[in-house]
Amino acid sequence: MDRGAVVRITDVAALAGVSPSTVSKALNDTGSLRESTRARVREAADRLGFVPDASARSLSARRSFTVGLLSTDSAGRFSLPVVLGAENALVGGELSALLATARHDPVREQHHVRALVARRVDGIIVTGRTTEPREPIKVPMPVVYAFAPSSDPDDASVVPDDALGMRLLVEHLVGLGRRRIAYVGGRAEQAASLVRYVTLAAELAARDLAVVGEPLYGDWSEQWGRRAVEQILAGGLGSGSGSGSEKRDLPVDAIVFASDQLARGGCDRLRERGLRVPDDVAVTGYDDWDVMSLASRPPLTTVDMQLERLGQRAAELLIAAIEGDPARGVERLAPRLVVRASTLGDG
Amino acid sequence: MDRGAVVRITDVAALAGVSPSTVSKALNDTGSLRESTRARVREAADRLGFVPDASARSLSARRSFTVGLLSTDSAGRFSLPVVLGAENALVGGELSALLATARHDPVREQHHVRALVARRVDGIIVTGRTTEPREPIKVPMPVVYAFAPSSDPDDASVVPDDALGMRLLVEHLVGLGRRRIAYVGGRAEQAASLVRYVTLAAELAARDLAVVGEPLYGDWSEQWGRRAVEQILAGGLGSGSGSGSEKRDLPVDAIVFASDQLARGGCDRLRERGLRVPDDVAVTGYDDWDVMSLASRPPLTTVDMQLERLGQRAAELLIAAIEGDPARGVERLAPRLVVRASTLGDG
DNA sequence: TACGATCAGGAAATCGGATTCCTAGTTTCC
DNA sequence: GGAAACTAGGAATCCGATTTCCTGATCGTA
Repeated sequence: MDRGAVVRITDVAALAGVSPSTVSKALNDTGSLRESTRARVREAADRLGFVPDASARSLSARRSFTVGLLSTDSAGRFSLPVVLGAENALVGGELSALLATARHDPVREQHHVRALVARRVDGIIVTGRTTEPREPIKVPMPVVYAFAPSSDPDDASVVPDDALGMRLLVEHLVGLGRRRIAYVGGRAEQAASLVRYVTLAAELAARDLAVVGEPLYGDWSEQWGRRAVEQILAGGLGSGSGSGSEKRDLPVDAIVFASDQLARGGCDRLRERGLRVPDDVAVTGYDDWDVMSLASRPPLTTVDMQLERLGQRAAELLIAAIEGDPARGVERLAPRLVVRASTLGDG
Repeated sequence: MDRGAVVRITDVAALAGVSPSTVSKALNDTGSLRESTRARVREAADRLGFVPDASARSLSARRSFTVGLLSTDSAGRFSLPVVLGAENALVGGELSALLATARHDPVREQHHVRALVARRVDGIIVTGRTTEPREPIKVPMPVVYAFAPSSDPDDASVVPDDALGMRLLVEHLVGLGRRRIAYVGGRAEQAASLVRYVTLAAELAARDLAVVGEPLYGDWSEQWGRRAVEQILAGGLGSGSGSGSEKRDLPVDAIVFASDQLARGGCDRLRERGLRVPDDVAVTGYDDWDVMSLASRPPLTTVDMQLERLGQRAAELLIAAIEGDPARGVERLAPRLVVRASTLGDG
């Protein structure tokens, strides 16, 4: 392209017949200039298509007007919406976003951190793949952790309020008259699996109910969702599966899955066993990942963690910190209950 | 954090007992210095944790060592891997990636383009949501279009080779002895739907075969995949669906779906109709989107467009262009056939 | 009329490195 | 032994915009 065509402030100054400093003042609405002069400069500027050089600007401003988005993950299903939400909010603050994905590699992460420091980013948003707390990074600028909180409670973190999400589900299910509720989690050691179970148990206990059977843990796949359903059904019937009268003996009237993927698998298997969702068994998912929650038959009642908003919130906190008003501690963002046919029938 | 702690080159110079210019030379391996001096400077530098200010560096280098990743899309399923692949390749070239998502809004896109120009990015990679050609952007630096090519054939674009992908599928299916092949596309007006059909038809014709029936177009949902299967089965049987002997009269022995989502829906419906995949009907998808292709029952034979590699390739072309060796025209990246149980049984 | 106050706009310093140009020392070679 | 050829490293300039400081002109008021 027309490489040499970069317009400098002196070019504008020449065209407008003023000095470079006047151009700067005119375009930034500073200093004291006659309005006619400002107008003349502005016209010259956009006649030439002048766009001030950000490097020069940040050199003297001692600010880069850039923030780093450091993703432990390769920006997967969870961190991606967070990153997008953040990027979106940053644009409003006239900030640009430097993308840095570490792909779980500490060496790469370190490299990225150095690069961000070299660029003198005004701040950094760190996201992770899971809600497990992570080691904080050490940098000379404000940092906000999103989705995966910092293990240092003094750092600023924004995480989805999983407990509240589960509370909403319990209220919903119990409100529908469901009483015998089983739980299917993902990987046993992950916070998402555990927190959701613990909250479920506590909320049921508060209503003089209890989780049916032990919590079932496996992985986060649809296949495990299917198998878990079999275990639950088997639990109520002994091993033989006499068809037909199954419904009479159902050990549960609702199953809470820790993710939409699990729930979708669960719905499939329930249907294949001749059971109706939600008439015989209500099902709930978690995440509101549309590819799963909407494609499921029936579509899933689930919890939307509002990850985009979470990223946006992280950006807001970061901007505040950059402007000298840093936050401390973990902020929990309220999720949204999404009711669909897997609990409400065709309603 | 320790805001004031930013180390400048003069600090290093002072500690090492040399001048700033000597520090610069020592750290960049330029100029002529005694090795002992270089060592002394290096030590001082990392004792202080000196990281040169990128703004200052790019101001004098007249290069930002930054490239823009402009995504028309909100970095969705297709553009995301491209973006990640690109970011990954850029890191190798010591370049940072500025993320800019336009979300289909021309105003936002224009805003982002201005911001990228202001930052004097060394180049821009533009990605889109579909493979539809798009309007080029006008900027004074090299641009490479990835996934969605530029409508100007003189621009550099990298796109997946859909025709080759379909050719691989046809070879595979025909090699397995399948002869009566139907096609199910997504949205009728999209290049992905059309190119795949046209290539399928041509490849079959080259083997004295023809696509069974008309190509079926709908949307990209699983639901449409299921419905399409019904249309295909109905086509061979009249309207009444006498169960049991269905297999005798099957109008097809394979269905090529234009996406994994469609194919997964298709598999579900085939199974629900009592047909076995692939014994009765082989099924192929497209995209190798693991959430679909692996979760499908059976797992899908499909085509991996290698979008990460595509992004990587775009980055390579961009880097070459930045270094003065620009490419022209559309480069098609070979996809990879992924064979799974939906055509090969348990093999 | 004169003097201080206000105002418009220019000159120069600054941001932090990179790079070009010099200048003392040190070698080399005749 | 002296001139030419290197060497090591410092001083100064530059990148492009912002910002401070300053000057000349205009205005207001006694």
